[in-house]
Amino acid sequence: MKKEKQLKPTESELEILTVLWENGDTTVRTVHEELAKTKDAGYTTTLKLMQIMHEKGLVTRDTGSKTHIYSAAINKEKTQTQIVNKMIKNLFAGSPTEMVLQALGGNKTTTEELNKIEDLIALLKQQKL
Amino acid sequence: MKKEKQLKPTESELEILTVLWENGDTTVRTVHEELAKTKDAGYTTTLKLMQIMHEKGLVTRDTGSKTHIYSAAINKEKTQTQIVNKMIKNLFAGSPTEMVLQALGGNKTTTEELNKIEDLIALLKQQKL
DNA sequence: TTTCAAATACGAGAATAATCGTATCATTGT
DNA sequence: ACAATGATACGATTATTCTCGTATTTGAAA
Repeated sequence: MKKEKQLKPTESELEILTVLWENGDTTVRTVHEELAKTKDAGYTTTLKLMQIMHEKGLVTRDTGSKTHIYSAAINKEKTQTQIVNKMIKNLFAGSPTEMVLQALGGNKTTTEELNKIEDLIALLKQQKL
Repeated sequence: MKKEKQLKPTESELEILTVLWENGDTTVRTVHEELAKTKDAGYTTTLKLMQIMHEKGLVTRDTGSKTHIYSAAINKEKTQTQIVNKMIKNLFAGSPTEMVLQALGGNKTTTEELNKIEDLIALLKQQKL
């Protein structure tokens, strides 16, 4: 059995990972411009962060050509689960339901999305029988 | 109109606030012992954190007697919403649904709780008509 | 009032994150 | 070959969070 210690990305690292997960493997420049939409920091700051992430093993990169291509090295779903669970524990006293209610109540969600959630709930109920 | 800048508690501060929200106003000692169940840090560390939180305005305290009584000074729901929204933005690319699916999928939830969520969804749908 | 245990105050260091300036290197076009 | 452009490397600084040791204060019991 391999013991893979789960790395815990910081806030900023999470933003970068999310860009990589959503947009696919790409350059520092692209990531930076994506982040720049909602945040403001210099290009070299993003670069440095991504270099540190590389050292930590959070991303891999292809240095074949001058402009390096970065890829997320940790699993999206695993990471999401880990962080969500921690938040449920820390902030919602262990109740997933509380968090879900909070998330749905505080956001505008389309009917379509609500349907998706209902489907999941139905499935979960099914499994309980 | 008053401009109340929303304070952003750190990880540790959140744990303390959660204890105060759940257990009600109480002493440093109690908070510390609560935290000690899942975490390990010295008593003075907890004390110092709570003092800092007091400076920041995250908690208030009654210093009437020797042993001070602390109270959360920020609203539980507001804080939860703020943090959840940020996480949705940072980690789920803005999709609340994705987070909900993750939270429900990765946790064992009772039928009763699932019903509560369904009720909320029904209500939200209702409001859209 | 003296003593003692438990609480607070506070300084200061360790650890971690984030920021950016500057140097260097690669590629392309002249 | 050389300059210009844009990319990476990297040191160093600042900011923030977390931690804890020690001094002081408080209140109650002897």
